[in-house]
Amino acid sequence: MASMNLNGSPRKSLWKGKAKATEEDFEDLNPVITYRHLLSQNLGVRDPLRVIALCDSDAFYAACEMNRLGVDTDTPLVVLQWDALIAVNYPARKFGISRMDKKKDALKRCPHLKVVHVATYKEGEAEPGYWDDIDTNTHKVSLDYYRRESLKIATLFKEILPGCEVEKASIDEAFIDFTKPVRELLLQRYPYLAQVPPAAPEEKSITEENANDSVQSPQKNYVRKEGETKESEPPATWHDVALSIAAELMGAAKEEVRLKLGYTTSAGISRNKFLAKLTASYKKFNSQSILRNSAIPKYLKPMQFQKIRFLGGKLGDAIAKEYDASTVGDLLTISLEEMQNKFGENSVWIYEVLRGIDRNEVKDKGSTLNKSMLASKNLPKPITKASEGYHWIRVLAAELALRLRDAREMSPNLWPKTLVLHARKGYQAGRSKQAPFPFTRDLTVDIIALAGDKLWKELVGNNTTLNVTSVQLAFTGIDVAEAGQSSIEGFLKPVSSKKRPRDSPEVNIDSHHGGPNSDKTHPNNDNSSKFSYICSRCGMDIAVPTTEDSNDHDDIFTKAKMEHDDFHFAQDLAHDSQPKKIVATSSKAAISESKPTKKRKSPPGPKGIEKFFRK
DNA sequence: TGGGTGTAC
DNA sequence: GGGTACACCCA
Repeated sequence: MASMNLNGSPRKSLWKGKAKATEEDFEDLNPVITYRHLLSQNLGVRDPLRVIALCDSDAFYAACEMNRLGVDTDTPLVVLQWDALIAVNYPARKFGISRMDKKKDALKRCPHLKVVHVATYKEGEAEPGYWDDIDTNTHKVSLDYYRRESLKIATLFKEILPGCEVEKASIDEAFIDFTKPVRELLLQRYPYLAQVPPAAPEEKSITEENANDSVQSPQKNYVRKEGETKESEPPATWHDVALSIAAELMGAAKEEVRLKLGYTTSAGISRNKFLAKLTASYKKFNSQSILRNSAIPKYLKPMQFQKIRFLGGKLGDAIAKEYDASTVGDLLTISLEEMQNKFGENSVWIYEVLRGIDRNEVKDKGSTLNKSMLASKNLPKPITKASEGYHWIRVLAAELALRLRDAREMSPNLWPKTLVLHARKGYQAGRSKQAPFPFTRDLTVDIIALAGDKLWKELVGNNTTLNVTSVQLAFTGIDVAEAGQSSIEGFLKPVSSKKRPRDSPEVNIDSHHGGPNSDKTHPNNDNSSKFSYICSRCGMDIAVPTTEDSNDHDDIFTKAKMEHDDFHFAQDLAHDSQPKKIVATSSKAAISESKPTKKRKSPPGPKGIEKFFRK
């Protein structure tokens, strides 16, 4: 198709003035691989041998419940949230059950269907659990179990696949960049590739004849399903060999996950993220598909472009409408300039994606875990009394306390920098209020709920007819507080006691009584020799008995000091109506001067989609 | 920083 | 459709 121009260079108009890169940018689908490419380590997103996978857990929530309950793999099972199915496993799908069904209809189709309701927090219980009397008026769902299982899978991938970047993309998906280990294996298996022919310049290309001669069995199809073959395919390229090696590694990792953790997965392997994702959906359930470069144009052209990641929403709709188009092929005649008139900054990304190009990186977000933590509840019947609002804030606060505590087992110094409360009244769009959240080691429900209550007052005030239909409480800006970040190094010293009081009453969502200071035990009730300090705010003598181990003693002392400080913090929250002032007068004030973070990161998707719509 | 939007699973 | 998570935008 002349109009496709997949290997042409529209980039001349795109990047005018950037003559240098001209040669490389649009040779993507059929790159000439040179010794320089093969032997250099850091070609990044321009690497012609780049290989990316997307691995997706099959019917993840359902699989989690099957594992938890230890049922047979062929048991039809669905996961319920209130009255709706949120996951349907593959055995159940055989009965024609879909996510859109209601519990009733599902049972009609399959009377012996196993129906599991997601875990919920229940009034009076400290932890989420599986109960018989599910009531949306009093319970709140908990997805914690799934989050934990999800983390196990991602962790296992990282273990099994050294040298790969692993990006957890959602609760049930991860992108994996195989480029580095694949290159190593390639050189290992075809050692002659590592030797640049003496007479040859680095830029000499490795011919495809070489590839054909040396590769045992590269892919036989454009998109290969297991066991499927097709005749008359184009010759294998070195990129095909790379895909094939990645497929081996991915297959081994998938099997490991299945055996060790009991989850089947479906993977897609291709040259970039969006294609890997698309390819993974080609065939589901314990399968793996590969998309070769040579197959991309034919694969993409008939594709509904709204299936492409980030084109599934309003932007995709707007494009469909603007050009009266539905497939990728329909859009290939639109010039970049034309698109830019309508869609501005997004256009380059869109234009490239339509041609099989996506330069977004697979980045390991593993170190920073989640940057936010949200607990939310839609109210089945709108609440009308402030007291009900406080009740739900307390429930949400309890969940956040629990979850942050869990997260701190991995990184003890995790610090949520702000607390945000959202509330929606009736039909209106939700409103939110937020406030800085000081560093507190002793993160109790009381402290969070108190801060939440303040936000609630700002948000809904003492409106008598409040009619609130949804409440959300969130920590945002979660990060590790580094020692150099503040003058509170003392707070960041490792706390000696590692035990996690999960069943402590403080996380019980019903513990309404007991103010912020009611559970504070001041550790100066011993009369042996003491380390002590006088609190500058209240003059209290904080002291702990010395122990044999001076290090240990130091820790205990530090902890006692922190707890005392937390006490003041809670008091401030309770009595002061000016949050700014609290922070300023609190002994933790120093920590709010966060160091300037100048992280300029490239967005995973089209940049500034929203901007376009705002306009 | 505070408040809001869009997208996706 | 509910419960999350995240990046980005504007003031």
